[in-house]
Order: sequence, then C-alpha cells, then structure tokens
Amino acid sequence: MKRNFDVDSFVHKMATNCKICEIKDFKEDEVITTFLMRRNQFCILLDGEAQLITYDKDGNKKILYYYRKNDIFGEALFKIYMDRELFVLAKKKCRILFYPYDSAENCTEDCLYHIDVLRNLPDLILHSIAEQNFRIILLTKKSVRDKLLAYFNMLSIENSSKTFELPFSLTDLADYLMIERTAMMRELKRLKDEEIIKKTNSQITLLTKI
Amino acid sequence: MKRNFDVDSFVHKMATNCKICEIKDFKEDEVITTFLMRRNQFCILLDGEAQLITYDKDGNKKILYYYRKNDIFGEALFKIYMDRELFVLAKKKCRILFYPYDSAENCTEDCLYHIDVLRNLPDLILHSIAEQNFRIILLTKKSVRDKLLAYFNMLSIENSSKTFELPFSLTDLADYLMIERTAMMRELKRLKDEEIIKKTNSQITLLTKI
DNA sequence: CGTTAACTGTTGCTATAGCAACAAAACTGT
DNA sequence: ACAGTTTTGTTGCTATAGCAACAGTTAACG
Repeated sequence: MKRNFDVDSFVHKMATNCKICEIKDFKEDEVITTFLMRRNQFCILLDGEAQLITYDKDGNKKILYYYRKNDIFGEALFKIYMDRELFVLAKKKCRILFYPYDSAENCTEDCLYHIDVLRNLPDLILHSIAEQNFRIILLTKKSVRDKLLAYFNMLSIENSSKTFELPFSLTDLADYLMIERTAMMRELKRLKDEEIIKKTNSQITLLTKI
Repeated sequence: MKRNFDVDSFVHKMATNCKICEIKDFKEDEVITTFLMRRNQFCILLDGEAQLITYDKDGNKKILYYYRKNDIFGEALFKIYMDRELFVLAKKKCRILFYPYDSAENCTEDCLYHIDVLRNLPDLILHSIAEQNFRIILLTKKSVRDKLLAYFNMLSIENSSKTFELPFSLTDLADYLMIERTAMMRELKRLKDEEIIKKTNSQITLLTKI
C-alpha cells in the first residue's frame, strides 16, 4: 500500500520526544516479548529481523510470522485465549520501539506527539494488515504449487520484473508458506521441469503468465 | 481484545457529525464494494453480515472472510496486486459506513470528529487484526482435526462453557476453516466416535481437555 | 584451515485431504 | 402442503502432502 507519510521520521520523532515510549536493542536469539500476559503495548521493529514463534502439540517449533523493518506486533493484536505460548524472537540484531497502548489512549492536548502518533499510526497498522491479508490469501491456496506461484507472482510485481531474488532461504520460505519443505522442493522441481519457472540459486524467473 | 470505548456511540457520532463519511444500506446478495480499483476508503459494517469473495483459478467461489458487526474492510487493507478480483457481498441486509481514508488524513483542527475518529480508529482496527491473527493461526494448523479443535476451543473460551453453539452452518464453517466439507464431516464423525466432542444439531460440547 | 552446523536436494512410503456422486433431512416460498 | 433449494451426511477412489532417512553443498566459526 501507499504509505503517505515518512515512517522513519515518524518513529524518530516518537522515540525522541514521546515520554511514554521506549527503545531497546536485542541480540540474535533474544526474546523480545512474550504474549503470555496482556501488557497493552505494541512494538515496532525499527531495525533487524524477528519471528513470532510457537510450539505445536508435538513440540515442533512453528514460525507464525516474520517481522521486518516497520512491522508492528504485540499481544494487543492477538486474542487473549491463544492456546499456546507465543513469543517474539530476534532472528538478527533488533531495535524495537515499545509503545504502551493505554498511556497513548490517555493522551492530552499537552502531548503533541501523541496526537501525531495517533494520526499516523493507522498507516503503519494498515500496512501490516495488508501484509497479513496477503498472507491469508497465500494460506488459503489449496496446493503447494498455488502457494508458490502466488508468492512468486507477488515478488515479480513488487520488483516490476519477471526475475527476482527470494528474500528467504528455502527452509524459511517453506515455513512462511506453511508447507512441508521436501514437498516444496518436489514442487519446485516440477515447476522447473514444466518450464514454468527458472531457478538459479535464490534467483527465480517466471517463464509463463500465471 | 478489550475494547475500551463504545463502538456504537463512536460510529453513530462519526456518521451523524462527520461530513466526509457516508452510510448506505444493502440488500442480500448486493455487492458492497469491489477491490479492483484503489479508492482509499474503508468500510465499517454497522449491521448485517457480509463476505469477501474471490474466484480461484478453476472458477470456484472462495470465501476469504466473513464480516460481522463492527468489522472493518476495504481495499486500503489489501496489497494492490491481488491476483484476482475481490469483492464484498452482503450475505444478509447490511448497513455500511464508508470512511474516505485520504480525507481523514487531511483533517484539521476545525473537525473535532476526525480527531476523535483518529483517536478511536486504532481500537476498531486492532480488533480486526486480532480476529485475523486468530484466523491465521487456524489456517496454519496442519490437519482438519487440529483446525476444528482450535476453533471449538476458542468458542468454548469465548462462551466460558464447554458447550456452545456454532455461529456458522457446517458448510460455512468448512469455508471459514478453508477445508473440504466432506473431509470435515468425516473428521467430526471421528471426533464424536472417539468421544472428544458431542454434537447435537449446531451445539457442540467438548468432552476432553485439549 | 579444518570442523561443525545449516541449508539444499532427492526418494519411497503412507496418512490425509479433496473430489465425485449420491441420499436424506431441513428449511424456502407460494 | 408440496415443490424446490439448501444443508447435512455418507462413501469409494485418487491425488497430494507430509514424514523419515539420507547425501551433497554451502556457510559459519574458532
């Protein structure tokens, strides 16, 4: 979506002027936040990469989300009765802005920055929703093939080119699309054999109109 | 999530005082909006039921979302390059509030209601995100059984009771969970046989701790 | 620079989900 | 009240995805 305000200057203003916000740094593999208790805050990923992790009933680690720059997350965005513990893990060094939601609600005329934050926040959130909606559309595709092609198609449009780099490793891609890695490899092979895609390392080229 | 403001009074204020908003009524099966062009508006469902529809590559109708009272939708919440046409269809008589997003952005001190709207909108949006996150968690469950049990578990907690009514018909439930109806029926039968659930008409009782 | 760890790639087997086709029951409207 | 439509329920067949087990390749690191 079009983001008609400068996110960087927005988060900077918010961080330097806003009394209720806090910025923290995290090392790789550190836990940024857990969703066990309701803290009524949300978090904005200023820099780095993080994942929302849970464990399924067999104890296997499951990656629910990949968070990147300007992504927003936090327990305020989840239903309270999630069946398993959710937590956000830094995948790389991260800088996080913590925004206490309730304090922002109580903002008065005195705090000009909260007004500004409230004015701009929807844009940030809307961007996340758009990402999420796209993810849901991917997840609702029936087959491994449909998921791969829908994802490649998005990347192709985003890069304005039939050729593009995968932003994930193949292992992570399988996690993101919630498909089994070896089933995905098998399907990639078929797509290559049928000359629907070309793949050299992490570079994909779409050969046919989808 | 806790909604710490009165949604009804909020939308009423917005609708009666805000010059840029519009309220329209729709009959069953009428198209409320299409997502083909970017209108920079979003829509709030004040009353009724609606569905976000698309068609898959085989021409089968696919229900991506069920919208209920206070749900928010609109093309602003989607990436522009959705591969297929999306449109919102009234499932029952609907009353919709259209909120032009860009005009709201240009809100000035003169328009007190826009300030108020901007202050409250995140709450409305956050509620939708929570619903969406829950849906994603459902969709990431591997098996039909896991999806059903996770959904039933949510309903059980929401109703504070092991016994609850299904808010959907079984056909719609299968659509919502994005599973094949007959596969779902088969699994429901197994769950009954294994005495994990009890089912009489649209009433479900969970018999074991999940 | 050599060892370990992570990622990529392949395959056979099996459980599962999806499809087609159908029957019975429960709502519709006239 | 009865004809038509939608929903529920059942089953056999088949395509597909997921699992296990493994080998080769690349990246990471002391």
